[in-house]
Amino acid sequence: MGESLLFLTDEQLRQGIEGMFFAYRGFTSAPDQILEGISYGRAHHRALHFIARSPGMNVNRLLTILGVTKQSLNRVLRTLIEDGLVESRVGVADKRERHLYLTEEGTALETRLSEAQRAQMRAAYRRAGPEAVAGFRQVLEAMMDPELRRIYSALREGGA
Amino acid sequence: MGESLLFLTDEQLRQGIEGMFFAYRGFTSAPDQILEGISYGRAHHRALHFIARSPGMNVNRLLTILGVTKQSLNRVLRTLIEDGLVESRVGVADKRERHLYLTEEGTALETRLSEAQRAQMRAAYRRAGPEAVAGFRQVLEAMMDPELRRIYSALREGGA
DNA sequence: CTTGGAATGTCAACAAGACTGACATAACAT
DNA sequence: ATGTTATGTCAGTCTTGTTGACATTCCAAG
Repeated sequence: MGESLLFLTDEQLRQGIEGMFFAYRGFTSAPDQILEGISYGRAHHRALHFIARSPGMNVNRLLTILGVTKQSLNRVLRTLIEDGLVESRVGVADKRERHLYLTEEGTALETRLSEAQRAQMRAAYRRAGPEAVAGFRQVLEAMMDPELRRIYSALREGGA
Repeated sequence: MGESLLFLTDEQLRQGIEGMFFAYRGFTSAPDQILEGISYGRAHHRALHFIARSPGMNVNRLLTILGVTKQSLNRVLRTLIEDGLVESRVGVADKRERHLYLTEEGTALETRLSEAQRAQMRAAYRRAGPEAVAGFRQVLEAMMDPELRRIYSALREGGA
């Protein structure tokens, strides 16, 4: 326990901060390269990811997950729907709600992006080894603020 | 070894991806709150951080670290210099180069931002425990692409 | 000494992606 | 019938990134 106080020097924390900064660039680079060619950006990728993860999700839930305004999401979603990557179906129980699904084409792009990003993640995980990965995941979860941690856990359970 | 193949299911990788996404939001939220009041953004924070880390660094090196164009950095740097947070000194050996230093005021803001972010990091590290942190750092380093990893290591050595 | 190239700064224009505010519509709930 | 919720949309703004063009300064090689 004395150790857990000792080892948290400012220098160690600073390295963690810089580590997050540099690693996040590596984390996004593979899908970014794919997105460069087509006329979509990271925002589109994020929307596709979470729609793929929880098909039939309504707009409000996606807004909460992404943490952006509805105007911001709507711009992205509109282009994806217009381009036939996402389908928006009126809710059955509540007709005000729109439920979001990937079309075949949307699934194809999401798979491409996802595979590139997973390949990058897989390589990092392999290099670091299973024990490091377990620790990595623990710290990531500890870094989230409570609401996002709940969303994260819900995705894990519901998205299987 | 069989284990290190087995445990990397797509679902595990997906959780790692979502973990990075959600954790990065937690990672930036504390300094973002401070920045809200004043007229600076994350780009200013990043510049201040790395100038504080390696005082006297020239512009080109900072460009490489941040991975943006000189025009983009210059806009940020100009406001910081105008506002008296950063000082730009002409190089001694090579007078084309500008070496960057924080002023007293710049140091004050950087310290404020840095302390907020370190507090957040410290809390996460404490929750996860020392072993998890070691693994976390290993995975982060494995996620960087080689050039950034070199920069990251150079900072660790030079910035003590 | 002249010339080429490197390091830096600056102007202009633009794009993505976030924001706020205001307003419209449809549908649920009371 | 009325208020609230879920969604969409229009208009305008901000930050942060981009490209392209050009000027200045200065080192270094001929």
